[in-house]
Amino acid sequence: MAKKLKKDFFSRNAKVVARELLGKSLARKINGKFYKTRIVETEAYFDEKDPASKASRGNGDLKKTMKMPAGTILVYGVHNNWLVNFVTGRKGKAEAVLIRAVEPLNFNGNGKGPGLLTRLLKINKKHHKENLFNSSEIWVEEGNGTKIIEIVEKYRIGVSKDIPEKMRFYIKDNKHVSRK
DNA sequence: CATATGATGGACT
DNA sequence: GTCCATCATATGG
Repeated sequence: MAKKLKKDFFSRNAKVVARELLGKSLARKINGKFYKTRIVETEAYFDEKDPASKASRGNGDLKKTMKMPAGTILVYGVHNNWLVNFVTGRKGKAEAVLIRAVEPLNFNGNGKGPGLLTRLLKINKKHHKENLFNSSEIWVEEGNGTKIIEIVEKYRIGVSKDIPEKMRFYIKDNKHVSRK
């Protein structure tokens, strides 16, 4: 049984967490069955200084959720998809990491994209504001000992206004990354 | 209530 | 690469 990640892992800067989340295991329990995936692609989002972040638009609930304690699960609906984020940083900091792609480990499926992985793991609005430590349905574990060959840093995808910093991270040559 | 917009995905050239 | 269906949110009245 792999070690479950604790709050101190998520209580750091979103960029650091996004990077270190690669290779970790996103676990899901559905009807008593365990589904494990390897996180292969993430993006970091920040507060008002980040024009692509929902927190920069003076939102209500989403901005508030981003300021909740680290490890809070934030589910955001866009187009016809659910996108899952983990709140990071210290309380009041409005930071989050978007999970963009996962690789199924003990089952078959397609987690090659932020909308696809939420369908795959049946993550939806009912998980909004749950957290990774109390939930018996969703959590993150240490990786299965598999070494990461190389981490690639790129600009974020699908955002109209990005910041001049590379905030997208993925595992090089992994077949489950959503896009080159 | 009306309207605009997008952290998408899939189909197509 | 381009186009667009589709719907959760944000914002204005």
